[in-house]
Amino acid sequence: MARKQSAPDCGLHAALAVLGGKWKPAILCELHRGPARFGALKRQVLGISEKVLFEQLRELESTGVVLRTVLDPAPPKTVEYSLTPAGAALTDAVQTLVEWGQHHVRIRASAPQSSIAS
Amino acid sequence: MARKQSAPDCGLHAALAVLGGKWKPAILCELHRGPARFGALKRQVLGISEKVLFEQLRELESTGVVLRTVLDPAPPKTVEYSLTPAGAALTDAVQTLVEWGQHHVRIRASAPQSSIAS
DNA sequence: CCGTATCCTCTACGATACTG
DNA sequence: CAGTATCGTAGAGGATACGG
Repeated sequence: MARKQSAPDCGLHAALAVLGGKWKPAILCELHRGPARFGALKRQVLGISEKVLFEQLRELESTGVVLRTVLDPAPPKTVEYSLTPAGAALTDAVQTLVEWGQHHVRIRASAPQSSIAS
Repeated sequence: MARKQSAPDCGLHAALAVLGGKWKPAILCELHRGPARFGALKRQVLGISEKVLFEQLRELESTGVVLRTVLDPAPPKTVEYSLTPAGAALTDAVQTLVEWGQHHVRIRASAPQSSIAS
């Protein structure tokens, strides 16, 4: 995604360009708990493929929310990914949305106002 | 979007399922300014096609953030779309993200830390 | 004016295998 | 372990035309 939008409504556009996509939320969520290596992320995020994990990581890196650090350049090199201050601020800003989501789910679960699911 | 995710990290999943997609943010942004008719939205959101606008509107309606009201059932019928209380709460919750986005953009504009856009 | 149907494109995402 | 390359797929989104 991160396609070009006709009218950049606001900063929302920028924010969604960063945490948009199928896996970025999960990745950010993991990194929010602390730094992690590539393999660790791959294991924690589950269903994700190496290729996609990498792409997402590079995008997150290029948007300045994730930091890539090479711990050991030796053949079986180890690299660590962590949140930048901006990334931390983002995951923090997202909390409001998280709460809305949780609340929203509960409301709809108890009071179905229209035909939603079968 | 609204695809199935391996691990519903949190309420974020729910929130993104609602404002995910290419146009929903823009649509929600417009409705945030007040109720609008189909044609009005079509005009304001610009690049969007009727089909997509409709799909998005229906999804927003089914997730309970947008309300559809038929004002005049007569042949050239008029319909109005507006935010439900939940929708208003959402656009409000999103403000934090908007601010982050705006701030983030300014930071990166003044201090490019890596190669981002061309 | 509002809504629906059809068809087509584009790209994010997926599976896998290989190199340093 | 980390990163790259290749090939394939599904589905969101786009253009357009018709119907109530």
